[in-house]
Amino acid sequence: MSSKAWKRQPEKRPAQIMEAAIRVFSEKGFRAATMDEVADAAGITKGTIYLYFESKTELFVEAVRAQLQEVLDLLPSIQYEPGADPEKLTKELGVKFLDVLMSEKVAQVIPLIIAEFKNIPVLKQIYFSEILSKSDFQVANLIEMGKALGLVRDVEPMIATRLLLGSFFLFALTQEVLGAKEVTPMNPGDIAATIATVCFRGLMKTEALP
Amino acid sequence: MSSKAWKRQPEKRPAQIMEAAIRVFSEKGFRAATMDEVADAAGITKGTIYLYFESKTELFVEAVRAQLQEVLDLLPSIQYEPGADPEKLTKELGVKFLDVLMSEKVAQVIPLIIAEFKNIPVLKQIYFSEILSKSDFQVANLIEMGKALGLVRDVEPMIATRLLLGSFFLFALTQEVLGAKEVTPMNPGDIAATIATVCFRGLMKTEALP
Amino acid sequence: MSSKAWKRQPEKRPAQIMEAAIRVFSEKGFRAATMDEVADAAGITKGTIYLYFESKTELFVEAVRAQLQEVLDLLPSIQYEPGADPEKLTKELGVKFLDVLMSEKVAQVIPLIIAEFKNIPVLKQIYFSEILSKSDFQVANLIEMGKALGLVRDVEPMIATRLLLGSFFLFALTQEVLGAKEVTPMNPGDIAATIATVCFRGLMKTEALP
Amino acid sequence: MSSKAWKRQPEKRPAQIMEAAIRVFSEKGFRAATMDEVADAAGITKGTIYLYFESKTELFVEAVRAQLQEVLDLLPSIQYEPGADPEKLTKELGVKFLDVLMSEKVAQVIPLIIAEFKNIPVLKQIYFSEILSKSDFQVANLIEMGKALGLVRDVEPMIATRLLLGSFFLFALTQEVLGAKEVTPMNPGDIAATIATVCFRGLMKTEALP
DNA sequence: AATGAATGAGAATTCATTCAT
DNA sequence: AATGAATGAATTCTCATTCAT
Repeated sequence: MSSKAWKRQPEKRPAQIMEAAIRVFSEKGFRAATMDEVADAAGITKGTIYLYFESKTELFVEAVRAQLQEVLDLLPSIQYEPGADPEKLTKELGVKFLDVLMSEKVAQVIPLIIAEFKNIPVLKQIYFSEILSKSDFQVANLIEMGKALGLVRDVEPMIATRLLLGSFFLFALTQEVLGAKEVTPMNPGDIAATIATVCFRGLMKTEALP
Repeated sequence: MSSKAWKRQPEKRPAQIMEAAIRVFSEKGFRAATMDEVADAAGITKGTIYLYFESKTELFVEAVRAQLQEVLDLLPSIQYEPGADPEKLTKELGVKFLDVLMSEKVAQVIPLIIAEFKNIPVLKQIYFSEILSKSDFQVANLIEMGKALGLVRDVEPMIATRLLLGSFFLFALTQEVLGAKEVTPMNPGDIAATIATVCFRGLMKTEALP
Repeated sequence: MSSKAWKRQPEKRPAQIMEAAIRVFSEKGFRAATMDEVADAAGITKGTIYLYFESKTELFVEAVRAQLQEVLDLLPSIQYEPGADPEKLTKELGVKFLDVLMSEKVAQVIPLIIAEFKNIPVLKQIYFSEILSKSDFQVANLIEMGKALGLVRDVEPMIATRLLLGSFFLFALTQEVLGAKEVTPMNPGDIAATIATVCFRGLMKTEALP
Repeated sequence: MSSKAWKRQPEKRPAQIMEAAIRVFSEKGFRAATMDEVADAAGITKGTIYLYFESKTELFVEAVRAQLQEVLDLLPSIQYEPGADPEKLTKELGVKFLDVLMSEKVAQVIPLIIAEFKNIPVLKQIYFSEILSKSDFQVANLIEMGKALGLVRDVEPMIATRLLLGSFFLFALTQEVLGAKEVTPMNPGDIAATIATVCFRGLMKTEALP
């Protein structure tokens, strides 16, 4: 993939095309969108796209990968400074998470990935390597530790992790992608607070909390 | 060859076609799947499909609607018998929920809906009327009541509801649709237990529990 | 053709079907019309048509032939009773001709014949045998005679005939088929009178008339 | 094979395609002709046609319109130079008219127009605006004037006009389109002469002529 | 005789991809 | 590097015809 990096350097064309691609693909869906539409959106012509991307599918994968990377880069790193109030920390972290996850960039890319998951195998790799492993395992470790210290209830760490992290994703999907926000509008701050309260209190042993 | 081997089956045809359609659509995606493939899968010819469905899109919508209905019909109704242990009840209910949600039928239909959500407006209606309104509002009421009785923490009922119900959906999506079960296999019983524990303890006030 | 006469006797189905066919074909055109539409118009089902007609084309030809025959049967025979005023006779005959030619039956069948003339060779035979030879040659003879008697100007008989007879057809085509009557409405009586005047005076030597 | 033998010819393509279209449509009929056949006839591929025409129907209409325009441009303008012998003038004009009307271009386009008259509404507009109004009304005016001057018999001007102009069309239709020329061959010069004689003498008052 | 379910060969149209300019 | 004309394979939908009932 990065073997073509030089090819794409000459200008900022690739980025320009990938942005347009995400916009168009997300609007129409990968299959329904045409290369002409992408070219139009990028302000160039169809042929030019093929100077930078081998095929529609490659363009799709690269565009998704780039967009995803942008999002992941924005996510706050999970760190605990000793001495801080863990519940307060959790809430603050939650808000930051949600801010990123409930953005348009995420709403654009999620359905694209889900839709083409079976047809474009690379997406699976991306999901596994970029999303699953970069977050789930870290958090699972934390919970494991908490359990060992007697602070956390007896739960399956991976499951609790998925529940915790996935909750943010869940609201991004329902509210933004599926448009539930039109029927049941929700304040991101409230969402974060609720997730934090429920998951935090749900995970921590009662005695361990003030 | 088998050109004259057909039988008249006007009664069964629509169901037969819709089943094949879901299978093929879910395998290839709505756009990528061809009517020929659907016909093959149904053991009939292309033309026959058009005797029962006006267009590929109509077939898609009807097939999705039917499949969704089947799933919804399987979901256990949420009832509490007075006197029962609420935590135990929650767990049992959770297992039943997960059994249905982590089934192939759901894994098939979810990506289809998400993928075509923007292109086929009816899907939005289906989501709103069949899914959102049939579950979320009921549970939100319960939580509201619990809050009024001082049993439930101070959370936003709609958000807590989404978190509670959506959690099941979340695992269905990640494990079954996105295939995370290959990397992080999870036992449905454990998932249900974890959700129940975390959400139950996370929602209920500590003093209210034994 | 009449070899199938027995087949069609059992009922009046063939006539019923042919009438419907002309209606539908004339409305939509031969190619654009479907057998389903014809069947609907006839109040029966598609399959039944094939009990009486081998194919769509055969139905078309037979229906056209029948309709044409009906029209031709209505045309007045051209006869002169000795002693009658020839100009008056011409006008009377002209009106009768026009009444038939400017009817719906003719307006229906003309475009059908013209449209499919090249694709369905039998139509050429029908035109030659049913239309050309049954009228043109008779009238041409008359004119030839008139010329020999010194009553008629020096014109080519076949051409004059075509001009005379064709004039009626011309108005049928332009007014009824092409819809010119909406822009330039014309009274059939006036048309007949004009044709009669012009052609009569144009053909007859001046000295021969009062 | 010749897959890579194409040349860019954006300027000539539309005309090239329309010519091929008229040829194929006229040979097979609009509905029966396929876009593949048109493409073949034009020496290009199907897809290319759609770069220049939105649909088969649009191609048809434009091709007919162009062909019709070509024909109309060839028709001599009707002018009388004072002092000229009107009967001689009429005949000369008639020959020129017939030369154009009895050409292949006309024979090709007439059945197409008539056949699709009901299905393609634009054809009606073309007929009314390009044919009816561009000729009939002018000539009708002349006749009206002649009547006022006492030179022309008492006829309905619009009808006489249609008769006069339509006669040429009539022969074009019967001889060329319907192929009557195979049975009753006619010399265009004779046709023109006959029409001229009959219509001229038939319209003009006897006393007004030498 | 009549039905209408089923067939399957097409046809119009679209669009990713190529390549001469 | 960029263009956009040209390609042609693929796809949806149609409909004349057949034939089990």
